[in-house]
Amino acid sequence: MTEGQPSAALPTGLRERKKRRTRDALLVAALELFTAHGYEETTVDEIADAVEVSQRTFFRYFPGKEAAVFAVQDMVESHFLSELRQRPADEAPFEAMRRAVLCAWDSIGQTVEAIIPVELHMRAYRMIESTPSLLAAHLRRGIVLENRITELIAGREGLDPARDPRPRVAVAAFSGVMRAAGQLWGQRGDGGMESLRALTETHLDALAPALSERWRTP
Amino acid sequence: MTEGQPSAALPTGLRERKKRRTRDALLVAALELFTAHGYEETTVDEIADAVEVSQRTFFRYFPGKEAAVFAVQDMVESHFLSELRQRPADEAPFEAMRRAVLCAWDSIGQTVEAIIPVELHMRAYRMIESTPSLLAAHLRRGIVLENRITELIAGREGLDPARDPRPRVAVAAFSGVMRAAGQLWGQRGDGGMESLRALTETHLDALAPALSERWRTP
DNA sequence: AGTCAACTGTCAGTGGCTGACACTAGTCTC
DNA sequence: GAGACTAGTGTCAGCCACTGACAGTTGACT
Repeated sequence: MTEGQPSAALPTGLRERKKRRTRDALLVAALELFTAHGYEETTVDEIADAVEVSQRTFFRYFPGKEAAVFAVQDMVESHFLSELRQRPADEAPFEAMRRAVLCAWDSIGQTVEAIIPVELHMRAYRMIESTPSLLAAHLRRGIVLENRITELIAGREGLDPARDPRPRVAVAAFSGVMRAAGQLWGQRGDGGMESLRALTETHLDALAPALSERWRTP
Repeated sequence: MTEGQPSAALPTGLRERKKRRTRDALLVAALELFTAHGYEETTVDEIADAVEVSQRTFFRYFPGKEAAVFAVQDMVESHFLSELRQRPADEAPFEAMRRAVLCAWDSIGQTVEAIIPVELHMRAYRMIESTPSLLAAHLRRGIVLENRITELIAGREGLDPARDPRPRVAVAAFSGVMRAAGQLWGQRGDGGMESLRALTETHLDALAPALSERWRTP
């Protein structure tokens, strides 16, 4: 069920350890090949060959080619969610979301590094943004996440998201802005985590003022 | 180039007319089959058979199975864009977008009906929202549209979207909220265009107040 | 009427993905 | 420690979306 995290708990037996190794190997090989030659250009056979397993085995670890790309993303997201759950109840919803992302980024580093180099993950993220089919999948995953956030926020505030549009609307706006920042970061080839963080803060800050007023003569 | 609109101008020769007929036939057959048996469950062969052409021909009219689903969406979007371009320059950006959607919906009806029954189009929209792979494609298309809107809005206001985050942010928020409304409309099985319209207005109105303030005791 | 070009069908092939079945290798029991 | 059990794997066969190449047909234009 918790298939998102590729190797969270310690392995018990030899069998488990072997499984974890193959999975991690497949994951790294896939990302390496994807980022080197392109996602569409890389075949599942090539990934399987690189790890010396059969193609069928790849599909036993990952439901599809796509899933390998988003395995790490899964970890980051669940990190964000738990961070959001821990936010003090008296914070305004938008502020809570804003702080949760930033805190999540502060604390995720090592966990990711245990499985793949962070630098590879960042290359992977840029690939997602620039590969149409992956971008599509990324966005759909975003929606699923949005829905979970909406539930969370509505719960915090004691509202029914089916009746009151505000949780949904706030989350949608938040996610939209986050995505815009991510896109921009991906387009500018430069920059590491710090620049992404700065960009995110700028964008989130710009939202409220941008909505109601006219912008002429900034 | 303007391949989005399936039969905009009048057909000149017999050849043109024939082409248009096959294309429209493929489009209707595809949507009919998709909405009846499900998108994933319908094969391209079945669509081609229904129109009595070869599978290869289908792929000559549509770059992929997906494209058939979004052919009508393409029309609606370009309608929205031209509506937005016509908005008076003194309207605030967010307001201009809001009015452009509503005006576009007022005037699109007949154009769509010329090709497929509106009712079929609405079934198709619900299918998109409830079919993961289509939702993904839908969202990616949304991004492309967002980028074009951003250009437009930035142009209106005489800003460079690469320097000033406000156009991007406002459009992202707008699109996010629009999508949330669409999703909700799709989930509630009921309702036609009017209920979608009402839902959209409610959601857009809720945005600005939802951001900065606390919501307890509404 | 005849040439040209557009449109279409057929065929063969690739790549993602799945079910079925047999085989190998940890694991657990006695 | 040997044998039974079963999770994990490889192999094979097949479906479906999609593509390139080639040949046949049918509007269009002189």
